Amino acid sequence: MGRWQPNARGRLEQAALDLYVERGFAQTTVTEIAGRAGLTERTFFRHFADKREVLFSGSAELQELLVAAVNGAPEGAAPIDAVAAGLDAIGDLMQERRPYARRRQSVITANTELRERELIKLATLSAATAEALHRRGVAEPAASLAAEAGIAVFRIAFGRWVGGPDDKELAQLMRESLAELKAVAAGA
Amino acid sequence: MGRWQPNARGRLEQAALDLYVERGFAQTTVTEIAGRAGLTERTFFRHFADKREVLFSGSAELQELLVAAVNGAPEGAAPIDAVAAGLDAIGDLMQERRPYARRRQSVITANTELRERELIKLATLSAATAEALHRRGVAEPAASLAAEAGIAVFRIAFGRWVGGPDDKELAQLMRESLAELKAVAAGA
DNA sequence: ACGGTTGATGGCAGGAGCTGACATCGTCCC
DNA sequence: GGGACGATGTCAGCTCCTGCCATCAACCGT
Repeated sequence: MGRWQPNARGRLEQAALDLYVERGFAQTTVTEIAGRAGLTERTFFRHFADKREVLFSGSAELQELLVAAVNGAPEGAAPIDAVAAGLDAIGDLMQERRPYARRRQSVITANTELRERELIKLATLSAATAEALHRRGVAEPAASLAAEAGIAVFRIAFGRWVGGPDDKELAQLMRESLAELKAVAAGA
Repeated sequence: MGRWQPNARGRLEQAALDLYVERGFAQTTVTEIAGRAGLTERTFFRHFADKREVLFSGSAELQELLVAAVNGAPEGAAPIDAVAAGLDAIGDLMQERRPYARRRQSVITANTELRERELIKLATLSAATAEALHRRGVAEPAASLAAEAGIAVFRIAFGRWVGGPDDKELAQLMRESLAELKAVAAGA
């Protein structure tokens, strides 16, 4: 067997989430997280850029899924429909991880610094979506606006999903929210 | 005359922006900012919660203006039109301060931490707008979606205004972007 | 006029986040 | 068998930020 226990990164993520839930983000030190994972503070910072980033390792995967779904939309589909396809894809993924998502989100919502980080991750998703639309031939500012609108729909629907009853599916909530956005934009 | 020079807060803001422009946000220490303003680091942190906040003192004023304009929209106006009225109001205000806005934005765009802070300020604007709509009788999630859509329009238009030629007015860019968003939402 | 209160500031100690430089030591490859 | 490699540890140090107490002019009530 190896010199080190496997999956140091995953152990750090697990320890961090547990501690953030137990005593709060601000009341947890990086040294404590590393200690629980059997590592040192210095090693934590080799795996994660800072104390917040440890909660956001999944956003890269989410982005790939979203972009792939936008790319995979029918060639003639309207931009907003390509975005909707992306939302469906990430909705299905997150639905499978609902307990984890709730736990994680309770930590993020409770701390302003973490909400800041979450917002910039969403902004990154939006930018990636806009770029994907652009490659589909959608001009600016339509591409960016469609992407921003899609992320807004995600944000609203996700909030309702996390805080709402278990039988509401995220993808369904997103479809409803998108329909609502369309109505609002039309001047309803 | 008083024991202290007047407008300590304003001097700190001026010194901070100047230094952030000159050598960058990360390369500037709070001690340097305070020193240039004739104060100490400790006093800086009495006026601003952290090193980033010194660039965002205007957001409260912006929010008041936005909410007031939403409140002042005709009673029968559709949510999206009430939001548009708010965008017009802040557009006019910012138009008067374009040189300052460019300078400030160049600093923010160059630093991730500052972009995070900017995003949460915009999210706060969105939440305040949603609440104003709610008081007008707009139900959820329509209120939040209209607010998010409005802030998305602001975001896109602002980016084009800051980076574009001088003769393009922000309010005009926002009207164009809003029209584009409506087209996109309709499936164009 | 005098004394107490208030309010903005300074000084200092200290914790926590984060980084650079160097050491350690299994593993892998030739 | 030896050297390169890679993940981790150790340590020093800077900066951000906070708590606590001191200072001192302005103001206020008597």
